[in-house]
Amino acid sequence: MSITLHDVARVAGVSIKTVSNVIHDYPHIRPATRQRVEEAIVELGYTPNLTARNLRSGRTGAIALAVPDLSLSYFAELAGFVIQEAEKAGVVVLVEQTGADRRRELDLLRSPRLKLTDGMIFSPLGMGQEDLEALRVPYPLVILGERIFDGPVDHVTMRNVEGARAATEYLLASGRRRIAVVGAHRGEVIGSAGLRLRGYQEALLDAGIPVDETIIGYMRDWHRANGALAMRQLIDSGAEFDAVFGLNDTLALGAMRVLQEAGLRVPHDVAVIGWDDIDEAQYSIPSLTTVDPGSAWIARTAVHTLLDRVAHADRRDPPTLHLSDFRVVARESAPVAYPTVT
Amino acid sequence: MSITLHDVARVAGVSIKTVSNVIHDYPHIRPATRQRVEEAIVELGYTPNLTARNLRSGRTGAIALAVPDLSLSYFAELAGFVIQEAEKAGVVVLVEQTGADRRRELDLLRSPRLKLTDGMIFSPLGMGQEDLEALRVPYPLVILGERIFDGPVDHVTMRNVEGARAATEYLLASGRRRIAVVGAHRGEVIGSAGLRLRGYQEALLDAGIPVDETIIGYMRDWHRANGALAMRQLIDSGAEFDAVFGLNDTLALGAMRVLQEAGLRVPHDVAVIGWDDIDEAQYSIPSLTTVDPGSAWIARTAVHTLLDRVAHADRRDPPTLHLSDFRVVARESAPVAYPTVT
DNA sequence: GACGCCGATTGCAACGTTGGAACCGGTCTA
DNA sequence: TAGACCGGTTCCAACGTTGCAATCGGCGTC
Repeated sequence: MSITLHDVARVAGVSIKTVSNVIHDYPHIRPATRQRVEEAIVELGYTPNLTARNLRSGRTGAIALAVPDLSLSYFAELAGFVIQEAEKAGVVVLVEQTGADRRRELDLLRSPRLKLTDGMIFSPLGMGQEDLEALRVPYPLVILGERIFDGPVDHVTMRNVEGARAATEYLLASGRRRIAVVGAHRGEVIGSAGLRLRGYQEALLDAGIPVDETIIGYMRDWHRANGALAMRQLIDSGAEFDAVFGLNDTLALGAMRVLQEAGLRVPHDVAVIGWDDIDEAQYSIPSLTTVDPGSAWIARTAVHTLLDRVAHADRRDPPTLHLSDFRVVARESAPVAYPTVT
Repeated sequence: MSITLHDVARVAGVSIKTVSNVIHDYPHIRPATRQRVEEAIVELGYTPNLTARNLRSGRTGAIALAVPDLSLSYFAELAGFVIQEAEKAGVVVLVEQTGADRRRELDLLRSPRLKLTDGMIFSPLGMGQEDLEALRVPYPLVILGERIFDGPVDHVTMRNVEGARAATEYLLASGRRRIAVVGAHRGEVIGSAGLRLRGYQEALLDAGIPVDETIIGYMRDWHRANGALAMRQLIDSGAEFDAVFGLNDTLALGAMRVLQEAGLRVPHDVAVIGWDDIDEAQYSIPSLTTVDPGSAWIARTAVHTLLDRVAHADRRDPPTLHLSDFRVVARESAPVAYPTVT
């Protein structure tokens, strides 16, 4: 049905191998022959069959990217970065959604569908440290995020503790003293929530401020609705606070909405800081102060780390850990300095 | 390196074809043989090499999805729907970003990278009616959106004119009379902007209200910053209006922010309606009244239409056009009825 | 003038799979 | 008892490509 090497060879009057050689810039070809072949290629509109090429070479030129859900802005933006970076490297990206479901994540790791790819960048959200062995897979794998540490594979992630500490210190420096949290996970030690909460606690303790459990809002899923819900619960509880640390932007934006509905002025009465620096954070009202955890760098590094593994599959280099730099992005919801009461 | 049919056959003591038959549930196999083969498969952890299978069958089990940019919420959500639907059909999705650039869109249509897929769902944003011939490609193609009509391929899109008319009528019914527009494209006749503007104009004319060019804000790219920019220009121009129709949610949200900054109350002074019903529209302050154009249905229909073409590549059925149903979703930014002045 | 070398090209096998034909022993039917 | 039929299995070719070895004529070298 479609044009193959044989067709080109027939038209050019050479063997298929010569055509293959021309395509691969094999040096010893007479200019006349090369030209005839090239003309035939153009004339027929030949493009190589990548499937066949892959079968021979064992490579597919595609990588998989598994994220919880593209409707979560953070992951959509991350996927965008990954695709962009992969394109530069001439590689194509196959996107899978796991729904943050542990079972589906585990299944995906063993899915035969991955045979179409050379390796995977995997951002687990349901699995945890207990599933570490499931990462021992027969293909190159790079994991993102903070659900699993010290696994048998390369890992690219952000400095959660340090970033959260910086976010908290930033609020403290601006004069806030009672900083509520939205989105904590009960009992979690590692994981985004656990680590960011730890950074928050460390900053408070360093400043000599006791950690007050009554202003820590727990919420499993980091959807905006949950940020709103947690905020409402905190307000209804009667607890007092002059700042809110949303463990991600989505939560923070949801929380901010409820604060405003409740008649609390942001940042006047309550300052709000988020985490992720998603696009939207620039445009909310007020715009959201947040921590930019270096997602673009993470995507870039993940792609390169993976492609490096693919290229050197023979080597058995030990797993590496890459940590991005973060940055507190000051915006209106928590300006650098603001009197608590005016 | 990895386990093949041969390995399984050797362990089970049968020919590779028998193993293949077991895998494909060929009925005439002795139970004892089947069991031996199945045990060998489990023992060795065999998974079929999809590349080889694809080479034989000519199918890859993957489809491509080309969107402008995943950082645009609408396309991220659309991609999420497509992936979800494809997964149900046992097909994997390869996502490409075109950056809404005409050149890159045209290149992508002829890219050999597509050889990895059985077909493509393509959402052009840079190409236009003049590029209709470029859609004549040698693989199944389904296009989305309103940049190109009556092309040589299947097309799934929304009812832009009718939806925009409904949005405008909704604002009129709630008592608004001077409805500004944000995001129009100068001189565009088809395309999302052109069609939605037409629906807007039709509704006004039907209501006996003249179309006032001074309250139509033109803006090429539908980013939030541009919604904000267009709104600021309208305000600065001194034009009067009591409602804003953002030609998509992102524009509307950007516009809403500027309105509030300028001290105009939404919906009290100015009602705002958007288009797309992205997730975020539910959570803005105030929540955004918008038109749900049926994106989930579009994704579902696009996937099925494409897979249908793939399955029946032999048939030469004429191109089809599928139009989704829309729905005005009433929220706070433009309640069903609201006095213009109180 | 035999030898080796070099440039240019070709032929063959293989990647892992599947479809179809072929085979083979047994049972049913005429 | 020959022939048809059937269930169960095997064999072979093919999908389109590339790596390796082989080929072949001409040329330079000793």
